[in-house]
Amino acid sequence: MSKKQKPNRPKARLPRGFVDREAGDIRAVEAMCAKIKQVYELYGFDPVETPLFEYTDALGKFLPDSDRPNEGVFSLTDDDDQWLSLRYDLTAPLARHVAQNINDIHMPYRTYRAGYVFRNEKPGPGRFRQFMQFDADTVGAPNVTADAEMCMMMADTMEALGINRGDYVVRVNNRKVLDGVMEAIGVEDVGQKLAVLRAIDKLDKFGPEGVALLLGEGRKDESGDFTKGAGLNAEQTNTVLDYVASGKIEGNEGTEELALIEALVRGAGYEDMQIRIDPSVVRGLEYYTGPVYECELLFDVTNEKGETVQFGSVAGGGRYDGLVERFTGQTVPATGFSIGVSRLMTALKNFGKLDTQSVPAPVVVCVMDRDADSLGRYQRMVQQLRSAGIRAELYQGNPKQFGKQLQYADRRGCAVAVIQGGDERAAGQVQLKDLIAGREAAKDIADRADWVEQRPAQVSVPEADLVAEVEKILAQYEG
RNA sequence: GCAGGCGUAGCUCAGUUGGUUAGAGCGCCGGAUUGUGGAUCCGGAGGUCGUUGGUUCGAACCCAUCCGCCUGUACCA
Repeated sequence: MSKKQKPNRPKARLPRGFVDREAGDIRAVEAMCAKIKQVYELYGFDPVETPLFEYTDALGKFLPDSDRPNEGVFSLTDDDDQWLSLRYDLTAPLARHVAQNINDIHMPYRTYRAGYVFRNEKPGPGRFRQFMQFDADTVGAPNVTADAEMCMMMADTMEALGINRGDYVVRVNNRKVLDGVMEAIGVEDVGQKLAVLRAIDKLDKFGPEGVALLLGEGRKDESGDFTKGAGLNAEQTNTVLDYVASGKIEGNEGTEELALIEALVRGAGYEDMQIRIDPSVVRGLEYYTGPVYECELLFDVTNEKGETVQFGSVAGGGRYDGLVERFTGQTVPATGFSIGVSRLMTALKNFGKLDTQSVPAPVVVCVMDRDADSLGRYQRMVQQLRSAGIRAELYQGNPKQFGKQLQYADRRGCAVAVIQGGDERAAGQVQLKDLIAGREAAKDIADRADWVEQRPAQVSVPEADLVAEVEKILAQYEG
């Protein structure tokens, strides 16, 4: 067949912004989620799960129109022509769930859940169109005691994940305080308000000078592209910068709430290095109604390319008193936060706080003789090992070339290969090959004949002692 | 979205002013070796040179286009 006439096969490829996950990452995420869950359960939260799809209008903000039905979210029409969307966070579906079951749910409703969410937008390094969030919310709790509790739970979660005190900080602000700032500078236009809030949010990225530019005319980035500013005058800009520097704005409700949150967390024993008031925290712009909080990692991590990366915020949330009201018309105050699981996992992995190799590779029982009796014996050995709680498998590849079996075991990182040919069987023995020790011993062997002859790190043991002898070898490599 | 950079084998990259059949290292597969991983030696597979169109006698190379990746920025529920 000529090359030009190759059948037109589909290309094996992933949609942009999506990834496959492999064993190490999956186990690491599961371990992380187990720790997070433990904290939430301890705080008295219960799980709830909602589907990946919702009716688009239930998700709220992004209603598809005929021109751009998938702007921001992935949407499609059901066979009854109703718009469905993949959820883009876990909060809107929770609000829908609560509104739908409001007569059966006992408030305050304390709940957590983890799952994938989807965003139809430009992906970047560490930023995907499908990623995992882990949320906790208290619904039907009007007081800032609930917000303070969320902050404490965030801090506890970070420490449960092995992040040391001082390597993270929960920063708290209040949307009402920011509203007070708007009032003080006389900004009423919604668009301009948002521009000012976004500028404040950039404090840790660009510093006060950068924020000043964004509050005023605008700022030019490293590529020479220009970002238009909020258009404040010098006096307004200074008022905002003063606020950001001092955190003070003449007394309003928000300031009092923040003071109360601070008193609550200090009373519970949390230090300033764990939870702290920070005037530059902004979070979701048209969403939160009161306290807002986020958790930032403070350590530098080195990525695969050897570059230093600041991870910044890995969790965030706040009070959203209006979300359930969208459905029911009655105000149901709620507060909660979301952990970016995938992102946090990447940070922990690069920081060396994540063990991605916690599961040892299995013991491989090799196939020497291929008659039914022998295969049955090999399978029995595998079962004996499994019964003793040892991961074990029969070699399932083509057994004709014995060397391939050891190569397979070696490449998988197995510690032990079990070998029994006719000679061993006649003597009631099995050979146990310690592949890890063998690799060491092989360093001094240059000649293949010697290599084969010596059979490094291989012992013959009575077949009856198989499990005990394997355990002995494995014990050396534990931990 | 905007600005800039970059697309050659699975990976990292060479590839002359535009000139025959596009190369290397590593990796992969096979053999030396049907009862032993590694090392060594020998052999092999693998490319629409990101796409499509244009300029040219001739394009991996020049131009346009779209797609993808990277950096910055914007948006971020």
